[in-house]
Amino acid sequence: MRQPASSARAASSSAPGNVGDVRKANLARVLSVIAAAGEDQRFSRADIAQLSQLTKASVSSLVADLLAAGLVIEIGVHRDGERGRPSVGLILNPARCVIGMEINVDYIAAGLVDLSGKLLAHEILPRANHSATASEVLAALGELSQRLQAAALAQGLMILGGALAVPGLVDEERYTVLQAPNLGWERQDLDVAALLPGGRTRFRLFNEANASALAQQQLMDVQERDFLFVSGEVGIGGGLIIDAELFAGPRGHAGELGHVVIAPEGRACSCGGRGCLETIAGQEAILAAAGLGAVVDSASRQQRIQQLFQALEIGTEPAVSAVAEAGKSLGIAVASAMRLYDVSTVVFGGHFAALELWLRPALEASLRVHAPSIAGQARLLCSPLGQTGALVGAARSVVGDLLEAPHLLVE
Amino acid sequence: MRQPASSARAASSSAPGNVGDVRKANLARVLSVIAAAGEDQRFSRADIAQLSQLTKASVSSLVADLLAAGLVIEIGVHRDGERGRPSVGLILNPARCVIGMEINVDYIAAGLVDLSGKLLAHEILPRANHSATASEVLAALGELSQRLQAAALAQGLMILGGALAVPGLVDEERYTVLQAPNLGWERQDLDVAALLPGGRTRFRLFNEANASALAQQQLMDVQERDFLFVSGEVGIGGGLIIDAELFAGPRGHAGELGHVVIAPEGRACSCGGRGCLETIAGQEAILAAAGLGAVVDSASRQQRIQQLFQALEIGTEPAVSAVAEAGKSLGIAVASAMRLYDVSTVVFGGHFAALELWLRPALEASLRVHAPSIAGQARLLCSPLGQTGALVGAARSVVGDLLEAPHLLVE
DNA sequence: CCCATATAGTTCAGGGCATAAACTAAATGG
DNA sequence: CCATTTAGTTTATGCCCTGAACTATATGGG
Repeated sequence: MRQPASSARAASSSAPGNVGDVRKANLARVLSVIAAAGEDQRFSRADIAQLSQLTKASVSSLVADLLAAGLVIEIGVHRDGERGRPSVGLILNPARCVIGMEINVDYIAAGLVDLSGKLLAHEILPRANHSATASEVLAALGELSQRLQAAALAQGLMILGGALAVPGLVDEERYTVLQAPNLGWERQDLDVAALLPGGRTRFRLFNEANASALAQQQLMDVQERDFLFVSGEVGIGGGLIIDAELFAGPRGHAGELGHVVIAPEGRACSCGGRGCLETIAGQEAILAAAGLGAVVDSASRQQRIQQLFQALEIGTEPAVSAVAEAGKSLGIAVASAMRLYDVSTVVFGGHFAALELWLRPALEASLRVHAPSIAGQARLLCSPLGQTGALVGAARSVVGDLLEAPHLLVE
Repeated sequence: MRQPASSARAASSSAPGNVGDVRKANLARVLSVIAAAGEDQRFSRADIAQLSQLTKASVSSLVADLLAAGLVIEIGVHRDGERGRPSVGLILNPARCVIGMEINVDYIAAGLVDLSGKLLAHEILPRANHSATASEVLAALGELSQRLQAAALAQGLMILGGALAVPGLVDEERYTVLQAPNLGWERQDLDVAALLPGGRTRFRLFNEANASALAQQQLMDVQERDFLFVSGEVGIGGGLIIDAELFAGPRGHAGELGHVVIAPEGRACSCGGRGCLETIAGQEAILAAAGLGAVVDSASRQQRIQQLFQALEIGTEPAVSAVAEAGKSLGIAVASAMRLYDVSTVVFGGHFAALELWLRPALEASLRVHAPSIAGQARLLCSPLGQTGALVGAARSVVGDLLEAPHLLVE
């Protein structure tokens, strides 16, 4: 036989092919309808049949599998004074959850997120991670995770997976943090087993801004399927949601707004470049421009941030113009990003949200100058996400994976 | 019954659901294997079975449908001295094609592209489109299309669809050109029927840079699944290919590099902004900076471009530094775009490709200054695409649609 | 010339899955 | 207490892939 050229990629694609794959897809479809139910809304098999375009018979059979897998539970009999046999409500099993974790510069955190995306419990542990080694930090996180796992067990919760968000670039496939300058990490492989309970649980590794973007998505209108989340932390990160999905780019590093060039003749950046957004609107840059000196360690940074806010409240220079300058630059970067991504909603998180009062006027003015045609329809929001945002977003993504591939749990 | 909340989006998604959808997917899978065959390579049913992971029985049945639909033909008996029953080669039917069209500032063009993506015939008609009304231009294009349709008929070619590329923003869904400043078009609905033969043929409308990016993709290595195509025409457009697919963004306008802000305090741009890349590296900007005055009409532009090249050949100022300045700015924009998209390959087309000799040094230097960490691994290429690029890319995309949904033609 | 061998492609029984229609279950209301 | 209404299950049917048996058509050696 002639060599059938290795170029044919078709075989590797995971298109249906098998009749059994129809069932996989339909399990996911039924589950997605159940998951789409609102807070105090319960769909019955009959509802699901209508919403999913499947027949009642199929839905019954599919639901039976989901019940057996423990992904879904029947919840009482729903009676509301109407005629006919009462329907049986179906909801995502509230006793299944995913453990979300975050390592940031000043703290580590972990929490339990159920299949509806709700944070059931969490713990935030302040920690000067920059002045510790990676293995020390990971050991502390492992301990924190163990504690939460024990709490989950006590509540009768089963943990189906885990996720970790870190402030840096990651290789999700290999569970490797490629670089996290703000943590002082170079390249760090993760021992997933040390962070999670045994078993065949799913684990994912995220960039902090991407995870936050996913968390932000849950807070937005369902209509809002496209937005850019800009996270002002020690560095400036970004997470892009396109068509209601995270757009991470070929290697997972898309959305990084911090090194967009704002001032071609500007200051040198830690990335080796020149005039990056981070050199003007990064936390260190703002503090420096506000006359609050260089940051030595995380404790002193917290203090200086306090001082910055005090100065802003009073209206003292150069703090006010430092932030205004940051807003102006942020506006330029956002203008370019909105053009390149074709996105009209941008959500600001982290210190940008905290600085909104002083940042927004300059930001909006800058956007009007540099992109008047999109400034009018631009929606600029500030995120209410706190320190649990990233871990919730990361966990929620794993929940999404589980809900999209229920057949893996139905066996 | 309780109102089953309209929020459930699941029903609208086109997941399998039906056993019949397995067949649709498998028809596409088989066809994709056949399409993946190289120039003088022919897969047999047995080869396809192996490559597609389907059984010989299934492949035979699927191939029978594709043959009946006329998408595929059997081509002789392949004999090469080996034992066993000879295999029957299967190839995409060379007598099926799509008509690709382009409207640009200085010309209109149309061509026939077969299912393998090959340009079978084409015609380019120089025309000063800027100084004509949209309906005049469209009438001329309709005429050109008719001529090619007649030629196709004469050769026994059947036309399965069409595509049009224009230098401007489009609303693909509505077949509307939203704005094409370089054509002088404001908002223009297209009469698709006037451009295409009757029947239920598929039609798509593209931005020129996006279409060119699709054409460029065919020229690249199969491995190269992610790149940004930057098209230097009268304006500066961009087309982004991510994971071997066009990434057009929520409204189809992603990738537009022309209005990335390069010089915050720079010149006013036609978009209403300030300091956009186009104000420095656009065709008019380069000509002006080279001392070749403002462009009045397209004829004089062609002349001035000639003059520019003459000046560059000799090395005359200010032409050389005008182009170098453009290269520098282009480098800044590309650095930001590479960061935001997480792409490491950029292909330059249009006048950027023609100016490579004078543009590249400044571009590379600029990239090294502003993004040294990615400059090393960056691949900067120049595109050999000519005036047929956009029409071929647009047509090829329609071919791709047809090959991905063969069941529509199998009836 | 004939038959073993090898490969391509087809036929056919079997099983998984969704569908439609008939059927059972469990409520309301007069 | 029974007609009515809605929920959910059972059953016969057909589609589609699979695997194995089978047919078709070549090569090559005796």
